[in-house]
Amino acid sequence: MALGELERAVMAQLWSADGPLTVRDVHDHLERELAYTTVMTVLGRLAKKGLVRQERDGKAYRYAAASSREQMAAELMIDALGDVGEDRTAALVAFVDRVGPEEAAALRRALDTPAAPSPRSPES
Amino acid sequence: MALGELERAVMAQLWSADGPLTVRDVHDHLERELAYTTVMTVLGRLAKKGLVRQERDGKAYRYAAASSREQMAAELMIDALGDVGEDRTAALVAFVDRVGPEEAAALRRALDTPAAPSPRSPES
DNA sequence: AGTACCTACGACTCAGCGTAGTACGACGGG
DNA sequence: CCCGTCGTACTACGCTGAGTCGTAGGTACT
Repeated sequence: MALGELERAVMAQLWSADGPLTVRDVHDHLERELAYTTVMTVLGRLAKKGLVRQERDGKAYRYAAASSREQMAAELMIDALGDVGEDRTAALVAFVDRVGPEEAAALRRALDTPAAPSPRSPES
Repeated sequence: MALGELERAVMAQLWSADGPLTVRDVHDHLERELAYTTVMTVLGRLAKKGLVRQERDGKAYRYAAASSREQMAAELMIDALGDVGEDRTAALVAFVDRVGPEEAAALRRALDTPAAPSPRSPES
């Protein structure tokens, strides 16, 4: 599920916002000067892809990112890892090999954290 | 750098092969029945993207993946991680949270490996 | 009524991928 | 010496997705 440039920009807006945004909010906060309807179309497409949720607010809609930036990044990483069928180990080795010391430390901490109470695991 | 379906299939062929393959090799080993020139076009495009190297072998070319499947997967993971500007930590936490126990163990091992002598760091 | 704002929907352009045809050079068997 | 075989180079066409809007038609406030 690859995003385009504008789609990423819009997602960035939604992520950096406090709450759900209207089309106008996003439109006004964007750097580029775009037609109002352009932003609407993009938000609609993102909604169709399930990346943003839209909730009514009077006559208008408000849009919010379906998951956090970090969750989405993690998802992408999982996908990339899944691409290599066998031997994920080698891929992970290559990964930590390229990651900086900061990230390595963060990884260690994350691994040591005993099953972080993920808000996304109501199964079980 | 997103790959299409056929491009992925061709890369899979190259990765699972022992050495460099000719267009005919790839064409014959592919499941789908495609025109010879189709495979050639795809290999050409992959070469243009730098994903495969082509080396002369008499009148014909032989194609080999530029980097291993694992390296490429690691690259994609790095990219995904880079997408989240700040707070990579949270992304990494979410990542290890979604990764299976096998992969977690592999990650631990990889982190404990004392700076694997990467063949890709002739700088310095 | 008129204005302002919103959504729904269609349309157009451009790039990338899947797919292949055609043109053309090298080579080996009659 | 000519022809079919094999390989490359180049071109092309349809499809899909993303970027970009325009227009039509509601609703609400003045």
